[in-house]
Amino acid sequence: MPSTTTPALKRVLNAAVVQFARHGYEGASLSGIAADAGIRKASLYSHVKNKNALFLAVFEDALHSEARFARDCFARPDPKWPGQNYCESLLARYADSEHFRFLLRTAYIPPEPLFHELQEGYETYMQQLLADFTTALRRHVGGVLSDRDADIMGHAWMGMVDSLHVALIYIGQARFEARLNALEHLMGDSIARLVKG
Amino acid sequence: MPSTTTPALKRVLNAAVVQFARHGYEGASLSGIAADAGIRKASLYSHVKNKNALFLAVFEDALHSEARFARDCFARPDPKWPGQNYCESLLARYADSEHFRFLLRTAYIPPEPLFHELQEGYETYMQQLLADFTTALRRHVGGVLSDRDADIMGHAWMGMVDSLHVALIYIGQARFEARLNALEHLMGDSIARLVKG
DNA sequence: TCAGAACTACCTACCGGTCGGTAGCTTTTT
DNA sequence: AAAAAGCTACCGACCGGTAGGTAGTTCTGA
Repeated sequence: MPSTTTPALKRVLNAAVVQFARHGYEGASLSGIAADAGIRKASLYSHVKNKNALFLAVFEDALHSEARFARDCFARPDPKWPGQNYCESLLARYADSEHFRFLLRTAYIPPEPLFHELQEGYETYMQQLLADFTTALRRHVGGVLSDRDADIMGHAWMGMVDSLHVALIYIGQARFEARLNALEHLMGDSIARLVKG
Repeated sequence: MPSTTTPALKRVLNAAVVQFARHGYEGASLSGIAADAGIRKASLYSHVKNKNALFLAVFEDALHSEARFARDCFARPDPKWPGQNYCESLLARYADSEHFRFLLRTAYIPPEPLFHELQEGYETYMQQLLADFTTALRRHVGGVLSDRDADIMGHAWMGMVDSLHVALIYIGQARFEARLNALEHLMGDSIARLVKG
C-alpha cells in the first residue's frame, strides 16, 4: 500500500472505480481499466499489486468518501426528523458520486475472494451511520427516549436506508421519490408518537 | 424449449439453480453445473441451448415458485396487519428455497446480457405483489381508504419488503428479526392511524 | 545516470461452445 | 423374427477468445 498517491495512480483509481461500479468485480477487466487510465494493462502493475489490491484501494476510497458524505448530512440540522438530510440527499449523491455507485453495486453481494476484508469495512461504516442517527434521534426527542425505543427506531431507519439504496439501483427516479415520500410518512408518524409518549 | 421435463433435465436445472444462486451468472461455470448434475459439460447441450437459455429457464422456475409462495401467504388471513404473513415467512423461505436465494442474488443486479428479458419478469412479479398487498390493505381498513393513502402505503410496504430482502442477503438472522420487528412497529403505527382516520 | 514507469510479448488457466463419434434403445423394413 | 436405420444422451478432444499475471526491454524525467 503506497502512502503517496501519484497523479498516475490517481488516474488508475478513477478508471477503476468507474469500471467496478459499472461492471462489478468480475465483469471489470484490467485491460479496460488500464485503457481508461491511458496506459497498457501490464503498466498497471507498476502502481498496484494485483486486481484484489486495486479493488481494495478503491473500496477504501469509497468508504472514506461515503463516511464524509454521511458526516456532512448529519452535521446540518434535520428540518423535520432525524436522518432526513441523509435520505433526501441520496438521489443527488447517486447521480454524482461514482464511489457511491461502486459501494452500492458491491455492498450486498461482494466479490467472493474479498468477502472477509470487505465485510469488516462495511460493518464499521454501517455502525457509524447508525450511531449518527441515534444521537440525532436523541437530540430530536429530548430525554424521554428509552433504550428499547432507540434500538427499534435505529433498526427501522437502517432498514429504510437499505430500502432507499436498493431503490436507487433498480427503480427509476420517479418511484424512488415515491418510496422516499412513503417511508417519510411512516417515519414521521412513529417519531411523532414517540415524542408524545 | 422442450415442453416435457425429463428427469435428466430436472437434474440439470436443480444443479443450475444452486450454482447460480451461490456464484451468480458469471461466477457459475457450465462445467460446474454439469458436474453437479452428474454429466459432462458437452452433454448439457443435449438439454439446453446455451448458458443464457439455461439461466432463463431457471429464472422462469424461480418466478413461478415465488409467485406461488406469495399467493399462499396472502391466501391466509393476516393476524394483525396486511402483508404480515409474507414478511414473517421470509426467513424460513430464505433458508428453504434455492429458487428464492437465486432470485435475491440476481434481482437487483441482473446479468448484463439478459437485462431486458429479466427486467420484465421481475416487474410483473413485483406488480402482482403490490396488487396483493393493496387488496389486503383495503380489506383491512374497510371502505375509508383514499387512493392516495393506498398508494403511499403500497410504496411503503414494497420498500419494507426490499429492506427485508436485503437483510436476508447480508445481515445475520438475529438482525433480520430485529429489523422485521422494528419495521412492523412503523407499519402498525401508520395503519392504525389510517384506520382511525 | 539511474530509478521507475511505460511498453511488447508472452504465459497459464479457464471460459462458453462445437465437433465427431459411440453405446444403447426404439422404430421401421424386409 | 431379424436386420437395418434412426434417435437420444452422452463423451473426450478441441476451438477461439479472454482473463489475470509475468519477464524482459525501452523510454523518460529529475
